[in-house]
Amino acid sequence: MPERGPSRGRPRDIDVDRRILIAARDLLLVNGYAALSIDEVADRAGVAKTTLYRRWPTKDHLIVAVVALMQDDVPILDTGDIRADLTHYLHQVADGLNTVRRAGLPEGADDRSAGVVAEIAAAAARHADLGTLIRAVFARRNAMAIGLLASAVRRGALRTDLDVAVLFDQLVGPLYYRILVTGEPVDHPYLDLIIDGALRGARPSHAHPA
Amino acid sequence: MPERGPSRGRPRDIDVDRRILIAARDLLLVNGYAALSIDEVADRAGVAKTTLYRRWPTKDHLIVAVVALMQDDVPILDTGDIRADLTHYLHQVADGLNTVRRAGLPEGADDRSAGVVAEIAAAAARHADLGTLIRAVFARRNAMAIGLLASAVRRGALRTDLDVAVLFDQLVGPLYYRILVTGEPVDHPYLDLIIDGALRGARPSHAHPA
DNA sequence: GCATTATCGCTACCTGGGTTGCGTAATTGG
DNA sequence: CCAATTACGCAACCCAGGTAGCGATAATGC
Repeated sequence: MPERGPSRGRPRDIDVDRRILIAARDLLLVNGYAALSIDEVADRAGVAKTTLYRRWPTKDHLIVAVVALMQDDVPILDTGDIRADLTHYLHQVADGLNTVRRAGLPEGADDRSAGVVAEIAAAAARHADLGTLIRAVFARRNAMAIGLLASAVRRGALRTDLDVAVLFDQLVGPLYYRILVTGEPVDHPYLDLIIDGALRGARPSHAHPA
Repeated sequence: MPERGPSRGRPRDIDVDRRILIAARDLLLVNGYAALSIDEVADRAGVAKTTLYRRWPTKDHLIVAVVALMQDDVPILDTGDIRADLTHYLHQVADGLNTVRRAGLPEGADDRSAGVVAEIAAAAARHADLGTLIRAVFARRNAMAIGLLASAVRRGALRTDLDVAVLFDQLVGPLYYRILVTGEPVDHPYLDLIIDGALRGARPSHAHPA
């Protein structure tokens, strides 16, 4: 999201932003990160390359903006059944990641590729501002999930001596580990196993397992 | 590791390999991934750029080779105390990652950077062969750690109905999640919390906590 | 109306990853 | 000793990310 200064001088054409982002998204989903060229995006959007660089200082910045727009808000439901709520949440997050992950892969290609997700992580490492931005995008989502855990603790569904932030890491960490490091699939059965593992020791000792 | 064909023709100068790898390592540790240029590596090693590309087809391949050489074997000790063994293992892994992670950062820079680790993950995503290679490098190490868990299950220190692979993911996943995604520090206190969380539900129900 | 400010398109350019072609040096098999 | 084979250095080149300068256009404030 480019910052807008005071409204002096010729205003930016908002349609230009739109066309660039759409062109970039389309090319990213079809070709993946490496094969997406800035010149092609500019061509397709019908703008000059310099116009594009006036808005986003690097290719990384543009791609991150595109991916951020693709991240819909994940609605959290707090039904009171912590296992069901966590399952719903993790399934949503994983589905979103898997979509980005497969970008640029031919239909039916094997699942052992981190696709765009790894490029985003690398971009965040290359540019401090992108790291901040990306973390901000996910912060709300994460805060809501952690709130879910905290609420479960308050009503006695989880042990009171839990560090909910650590518990959260143990829920989502394996997911990113598979996508970014091992390349193994992150499907619903796997997520269920992760939830099992995280919840197993998180129940109060006097609670019944279900 | 370049494959060697039949010993026909002029043999490769092994000293050339050495000099390239050393030059690349030095420049990587000082400048980080992005600021390391192939031309500079070639200059510093005293070889032509083409000689370098005869051995590693891309910059990614060269860097991965360098980092792979930096990964010493982590000796696993199976003392029978699963918590102590896991602690020892995770501390070793995290220390190794943190070294690579800080590559290219000025001394005393904040810890919120994935440094080279994210570039390696991205390289693995870009080139299928590098993905295979990197996973092979870590496979032995991982297999030993999973063996540690399996052995603890066998002697009754951990529940018999555990999926040790999933438990392993829950131990190392948060570590990579922090390094690659959130940028938060991975220090020993954090690792201890992770081990606490993973082990809490993994004990047999009749076992004493220590 | 007019100076100011900022956008936009265009062209030319720099840089670094990666390739090609060629002349030459070093080795093996015969 | 000689042919085949491979390694090496060198120079020229292509491509894509990114920059600089300039003329034209569209808005603001006075």
